[in-house]
Amino acid sequence: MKNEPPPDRTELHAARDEFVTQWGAIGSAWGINRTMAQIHALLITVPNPMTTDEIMADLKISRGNAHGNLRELVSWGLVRSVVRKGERKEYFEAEKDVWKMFCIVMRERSRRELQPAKEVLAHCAERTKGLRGTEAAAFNQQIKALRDFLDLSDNVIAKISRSEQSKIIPFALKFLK
Amino acid sequence: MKNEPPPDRTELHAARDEFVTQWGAIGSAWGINRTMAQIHALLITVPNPMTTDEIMADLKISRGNAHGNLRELVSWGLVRSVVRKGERKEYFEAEKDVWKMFCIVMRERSRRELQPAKEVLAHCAERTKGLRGTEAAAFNQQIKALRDFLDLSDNVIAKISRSEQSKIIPFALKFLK
DNA sequence: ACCTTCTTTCAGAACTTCCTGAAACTACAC
DNA sequence: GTGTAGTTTCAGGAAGTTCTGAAAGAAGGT
Repeated sequence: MKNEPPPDRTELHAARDEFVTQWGAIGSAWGINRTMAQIHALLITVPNPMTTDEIMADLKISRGNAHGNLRELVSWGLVRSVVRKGERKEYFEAEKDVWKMFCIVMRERSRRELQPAKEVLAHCAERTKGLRGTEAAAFNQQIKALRDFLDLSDNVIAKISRSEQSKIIPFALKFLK
Repeated sequence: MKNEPPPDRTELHAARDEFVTQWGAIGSAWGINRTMAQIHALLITVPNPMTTDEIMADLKISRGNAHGNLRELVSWGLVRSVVRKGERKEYFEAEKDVWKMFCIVMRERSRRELQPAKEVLAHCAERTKGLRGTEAAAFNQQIKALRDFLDLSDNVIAKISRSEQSKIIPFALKFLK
C-alpha cells in the first residue's frame, strides 16, 4: 500500500535533496541555522506533512536537532504541527505560499531585531540629548537619521505584511524607477 | 593643539561606546561579523577619518582583526580609504548617509546571496522539468514560485537602489495599506 | 500498574567562525 | 644599503554555535 512505484521518484528525490542542501547553505548566509533552513526547504517541497522521525531519517540528523529546529520553525509561524485523528504522532507541515512566508519572516525579524535596535538608539539619543558642542550635535543627528530610517522600515514592513497579497508590490513597483 | 577640553567629551564618548557595542550585537543577528559592525558603527559616528591604529585602540582589537574587517567594509563600499597628502598612513571614513548605506547593503546582499539562490533554483527546475507525476508537478510549481519571488525582489532592490533618494519610499508607501 | 510510543531536555562533543600576535612584506627616506 | 613607518598575511588558539545521543518525561492503552 505504500509502494506503488511512482514515476521518476528517484530523480525527483535527488533534486529535492539538492534543493534542501543548497537552501541550507543560503540560509546560513542570512543568519539562519543551516538545519532549520533545510527542514524548512524539505517541508515546503514535500506533498504531505512529515513526522519528526521521517525528517530525521531524510536529513540524517539527530532527534534533538530535529526537535529543536522544528520547535523554532513553529515559533516563527513557518511550520504548523498537525495531529491526525486516531494517531499520537505529531506531523509537521510548512506554510507553502511564498508571499505569506515572506510576510512572516519580515514580521518576525522586525519584532526580534528591529525593535531592539530601536531601543538602543532611543537610549543613546536620550543620554546625549543635553550635550553641547558640534561633535555631540553631529552624533545626535546621525542617531536621529538611523532612528528615522528604522521607523520607516517598520512602517513599510507593517503595511506590506498587513496587505496579505502579493499584487501590491508589482503595483507599487510601477511608481518607482 | 589636540586637547582643548571639549564639552562633555566623556559622556559623548561613553554613549558612542554603547552604540558601537550594541550595534555589533545587532549586526550579529543579521549575519554580519560583530567586529565589522562595530567598526562601521564607530566610523559613522565619528567626525573625522581614523587610522587602523586608532580603531585598534578604540575597540581594543588586534591589528589583523582591524585590518581584515576594514578591507571587508571597503569591499562592500561602506567605507572609503583616504590618504592625506604628505602622510603615509591610511585613513578610513564611512559613508554616513543612511539611505546610501541601505542601498549599498541591499545591492551587495542581492549580488552575493540572491544571485546564488537563483542559480540553485534554476538548476533544480532544469533537472526536474521533464518529470511526470503530480508530485513532480507540485515540486516544479513550488520552485517556480520561489524563482518568481526572487526575481521580483531583485527588481525591487534594483529600482529602489538606483533611484538614489529616500523620498521614494514614503511616497510609494502611500499606495500601500 | 505497567508497557508502549512519542516528546523533551541537556551535557558534552564536533564543528565553524573569529581573533590574535608575530613575521613577512612594501615603499619611501637618508 | 639600512632604517623606519606602515600594511598584509597567516598559523594556531579562543570563542561561539550547533549537533548528538542518551536519559528523563508525558500520555495513552491494556
